[in-house]
Amino acid sequence: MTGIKDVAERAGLSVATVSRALSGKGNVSPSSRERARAAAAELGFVLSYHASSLASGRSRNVGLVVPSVHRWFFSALIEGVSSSLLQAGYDLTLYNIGGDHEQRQRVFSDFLLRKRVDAVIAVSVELAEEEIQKLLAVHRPIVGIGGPLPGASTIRIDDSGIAESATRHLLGLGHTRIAHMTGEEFYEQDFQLPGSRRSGFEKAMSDAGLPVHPAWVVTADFTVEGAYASARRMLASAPERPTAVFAASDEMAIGTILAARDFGLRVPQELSVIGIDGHDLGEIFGLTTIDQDVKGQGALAVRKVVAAIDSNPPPEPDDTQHPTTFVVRSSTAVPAPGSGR
Amino acid sequence: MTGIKDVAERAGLSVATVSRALSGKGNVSPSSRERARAAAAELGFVLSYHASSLASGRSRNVGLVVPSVHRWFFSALIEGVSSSLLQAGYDLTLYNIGGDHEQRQRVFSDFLLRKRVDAVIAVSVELAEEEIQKLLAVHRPIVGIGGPLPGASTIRIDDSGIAESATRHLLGLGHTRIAHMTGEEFYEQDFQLPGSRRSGFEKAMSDAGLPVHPAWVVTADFTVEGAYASARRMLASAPERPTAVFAASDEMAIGTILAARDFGLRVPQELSVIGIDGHDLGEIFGLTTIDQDVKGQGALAVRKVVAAIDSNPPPEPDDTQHPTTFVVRSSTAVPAPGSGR
DNA sequence: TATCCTCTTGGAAGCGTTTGCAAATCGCCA
DNA sequence: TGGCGATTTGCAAACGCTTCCAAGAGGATA
Repeated sequence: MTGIKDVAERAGLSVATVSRALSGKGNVSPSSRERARAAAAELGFVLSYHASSLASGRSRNVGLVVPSVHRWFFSALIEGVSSSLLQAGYDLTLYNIGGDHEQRQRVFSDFLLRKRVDAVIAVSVELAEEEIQKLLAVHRPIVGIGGPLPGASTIRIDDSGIAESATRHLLGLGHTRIAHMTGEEFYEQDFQLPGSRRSGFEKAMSDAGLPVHPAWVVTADFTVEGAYASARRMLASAPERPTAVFAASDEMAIGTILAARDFGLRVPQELSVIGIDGHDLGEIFGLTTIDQDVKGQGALAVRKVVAAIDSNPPPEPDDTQHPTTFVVRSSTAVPAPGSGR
Repeated sequence: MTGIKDVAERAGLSVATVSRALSGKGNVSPSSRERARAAAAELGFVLSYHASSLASGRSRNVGLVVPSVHRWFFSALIEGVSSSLLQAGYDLTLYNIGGDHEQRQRVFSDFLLRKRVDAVIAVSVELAEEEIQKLLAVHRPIVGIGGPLPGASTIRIDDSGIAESATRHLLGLGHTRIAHMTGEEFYEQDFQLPGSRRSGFEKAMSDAGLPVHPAWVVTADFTVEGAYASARRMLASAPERPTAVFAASDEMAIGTILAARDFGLRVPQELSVIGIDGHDLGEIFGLTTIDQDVKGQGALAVRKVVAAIDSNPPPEPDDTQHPTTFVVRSSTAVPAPGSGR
């Protein structure tokens, strides 16, 4: 193993100077810098990660905690975060705590706290205030996406607001028989999200003086498959069918469209469907949706943690509301006369 | 920051004994072990990751290199690998080198070689023999999935064999007008995979004495959207339509089914579709496919690297062929008389 | 009881960097 | 040419563990 010593020797410099030259910190004359670089290159030398981290206290490594990598939202976010981090010269350590509660605990006690990461991005994961404080206490900035984190910075979208405008879009088209597919509440994740979207839906409905039909508020697990099953159940009872469905995610909207097709219901003529997300498949399903720019959220999260990492004192926690875009495609339309009757 | 010293002091033991007690290595009397544990717990002490790594040379960290997290195959694999690693007490560092060639280089020079990981799992990423040797030289086991890695252990499926049997399945149903949707060759990734599956297809066709119609061998980018566009083009020319499509991935099979529906072609009556993968959405599309047990492959990869990490001398590289399962659903059937004419 | 072996324990030397501090060097102005 | 401030450089002390080595303790055997 060639170490920095070998480089120093070869370059005719001291270890300290080589370290400064390679890291770019501190003053080094251009000629020394060049000699150090050259020697390192010739020897194929690369700094030892652990030694640097131990000595400097910085890992150039950010932990990303997600409850799933499989659902679209999370995989899109991982894409966004990973490419931004790579740009910034940081590694990404992925903690998929999808499983049980025990796994989640292990991640916290065994992994996150071992000073292995410089910062944490937590997505749709509910953290106890105590856990957050523990991290912040050792100067580990933490940014939350998709839910409030007491005491930490967060990025979120206006869930209730966009749910409201999605519903209003349907109302504006003349729908009155509107269903809502919401998410199931999971243990310690996805916390208020389904609730916020649902309350936006209810608000828009009540503002319009319309009742919320209990049988038309169905739940699914945020996946296409789950929504498909759920939608089939709801759409099976022909006489009492809604003319429009507002799904709390695009995956669920797609599942609903697929279920509708199975029943021979044309979208949008006999059933309008709107989702939230900006899923890549939205285009080919002609899905009207509200795009929440997931990759942008990921990139923003990275900017926040990176800024926080090299800021001293730690910045005040703040709460950023990420903008969304209404994308009107062909899955929503004026209800056909007599449809859903 | 409380260190191991504080724990030692509190437990009335030496630092050395505490280290042994907490790591479980070496002989420690039960009573000392208990005292060490208790003291650590009381102080909320967690070993410093970097210090341990530096001193011991082990990181308990495996690097996973993927070209995308977004495509189904990779996200399923990440799920499998991450949960297995968590079980085994390893961290997962994710390198998504999807982007450009330059990113890929950086991952190699700046990240992987910095001794940051104990082992590497490379998925559908072509590595130069030299790169592999560099890793192996510093005792960093490397396991490849989805393609041969000269000098390293690999896990793969019998691409050409399953392509052949997928095609034979269609032939067996009586199809003769069979199309194949294959993947585009990407720069430095997905290497022979599309080619192998294609050659399996060609072999089955020629064994059956059937010609391969050039217009019916189309390419897409392995995604639903790409396949959808590609399939639309192919299916647009009504008179010269195939009666069956063998897609090299389930995502592409689904894209094909969606395109077929757009043309009012019923699946399987007017178009049979078969894929490869075992995609979660296969069920609701009634997709006939060959399940390659992606999570199982991920778990196996983890077992291999973990075994290799604590084996000395390093094990001989080996090539494991992972089993696959033929799943017959409702997207394939006997061609309707006169269809595709 | 003396001897030998095994199990425990503690001391201390690393592991390979970064960085504070002080010495050396340099350029410039008077 | 002498003096001063700004740069550049090297020494050596961390960083917080792991592990080698030797010494101590405790039994078992003769």
